[in-house]
Amino acid sequence: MAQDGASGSSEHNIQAVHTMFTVVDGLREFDSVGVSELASTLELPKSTTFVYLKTLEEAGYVVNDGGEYRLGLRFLELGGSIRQRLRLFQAAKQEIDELSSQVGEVANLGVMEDGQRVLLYTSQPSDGMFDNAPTGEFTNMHWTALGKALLSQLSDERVDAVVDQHGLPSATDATITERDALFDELEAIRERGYAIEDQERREGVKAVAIPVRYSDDPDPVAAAAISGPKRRLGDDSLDDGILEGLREAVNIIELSYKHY
Amino acid sequence: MAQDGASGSSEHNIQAVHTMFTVVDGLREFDSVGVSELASTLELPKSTTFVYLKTLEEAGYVVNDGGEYRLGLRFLELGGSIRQRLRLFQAAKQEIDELSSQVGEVANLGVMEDGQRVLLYTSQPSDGMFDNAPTGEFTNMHWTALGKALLSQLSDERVDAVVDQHGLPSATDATITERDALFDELEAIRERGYAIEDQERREGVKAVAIPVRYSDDPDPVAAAAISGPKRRLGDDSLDDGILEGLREAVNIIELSYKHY
DNA sequence: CGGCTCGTCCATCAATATTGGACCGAACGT
DNA sequence: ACGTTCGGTCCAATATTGATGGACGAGCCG
Repeated sequence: MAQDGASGSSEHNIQAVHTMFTVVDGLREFDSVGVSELASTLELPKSTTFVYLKTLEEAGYVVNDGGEYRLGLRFLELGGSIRQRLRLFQAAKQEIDELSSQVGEVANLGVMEDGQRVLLYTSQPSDGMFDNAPTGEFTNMHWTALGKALLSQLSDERVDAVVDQHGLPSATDATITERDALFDELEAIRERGYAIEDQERREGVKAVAIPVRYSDDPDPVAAAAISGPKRRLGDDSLDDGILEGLREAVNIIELSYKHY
Repeated sequence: MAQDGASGSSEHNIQAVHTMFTVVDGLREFDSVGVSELASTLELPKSTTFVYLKTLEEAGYVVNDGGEYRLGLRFLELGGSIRQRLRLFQAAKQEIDELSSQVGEVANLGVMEDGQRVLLYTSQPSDGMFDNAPTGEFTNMHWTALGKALLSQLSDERVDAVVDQHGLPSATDATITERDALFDELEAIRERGYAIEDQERREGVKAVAIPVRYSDDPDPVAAAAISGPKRRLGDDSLDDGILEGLREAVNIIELSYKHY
């Protein structure tokens, strides 16, 4: 019955797995590290670190280049294959690409997971890049257009749960940091039909997003967005086809999802 | 002294980590599974499976949707951030995109890891898609243009090691399955300056690839490729700019890598 | 309403993760 | 050239903890 969230989670846990992720997270900070340095930054015994590194190496997820260790591309494969299985991705990828080249700005497809916005796919116009967020990026919902478009599809209780879980930290002066203001904003988005992010996450960056309704259940939520420098995304540019292009793309995505 | 490969690897291993990967690999086969079904396909006790699932869930890498479990997007994030840190990727991404839209075919960037070809980035022209290999895909070197371009940069001993490790299985009638034939082919590639894959992996699919030399060491090897249906990649089309475009793109990548 | 299945939980016990310290080769400073 | 240090690798001993059979309760089907 999807009794959500805050239950006990009574330590049914395998320590070694958590330790492994500690090591992996440690490796993420480096291009490549030696055992000793990694061990000291993680505050783990050298022997322990070493054993995990070797285990990960044998599993194929860590590569040893002459004494130094680094995360291997097997994780890229894993992530890629997970995404590949998502019907939403299959239905949307092409459309996002076209949208991006059509409007000449970055186009993104996002979903919610664990109360955060995840960048499922991002497409940059072939001319100038500008944002360059990595695939799979997790970030808070309330300061991105994608995230707000996602939230606008949720019940008030679910929004509350998200806010409880992650809070409303601020990134810029424009970030929404009050729960009430967020609810007002979401209401406005529902009426307006699209979400706007105006320098709420980063100075000079604007974005617009529209929910993608691809399922009858309210469970999986998705949204598509266009983002770019504020100066190129003024109110007039929005009317000049950007919003229209986005709307159209979302329509196509929803359709191709249905009979994919 | 990088005493390569076949050493003992004396079981410095954490079982639980391997078990975890078993569970993860099991999850990859499903969109979403229940504990019992997963346990039985993995031939693991239900309780054991359950504990791992819960652990993975707490770590954020597995998501529980109403009793069923599935791999989360956190792996996508991990893979994405690993790729993002690679200077080669930063230098090449944009160029691969442009190449793809310029020639109207799929453009790929590949590297070698663990004796296999890994798809670091793939870009499809915004019109028709055709191949759709997932990011991060691993496959054998000898039956792809990228792989052969990669191999052509290696010493004979290294090539031997790769063949020893993975063999030369065949995918189609055209696959190179003899070591001698492979060495001849690599020599031809070195002279010609580019590699050709002519239905050696899949019927009807052709590709051309050029090595990307971005480092003075011979350690990291990379290559870029164009691939598409055989009928669109005939000898004449190759001369008609495809090869030239590829060469140019590789040049630019090599340059932008240097002073990135 | 009764029987089955499934997810979750728990207590037991042997297996194994953990860790300090030894070892060894390379790098480095003098 | 030599001694010293540092980093990677290995090993043995112990307590921790991973593994697992079985119990429990809720939902579903007949």
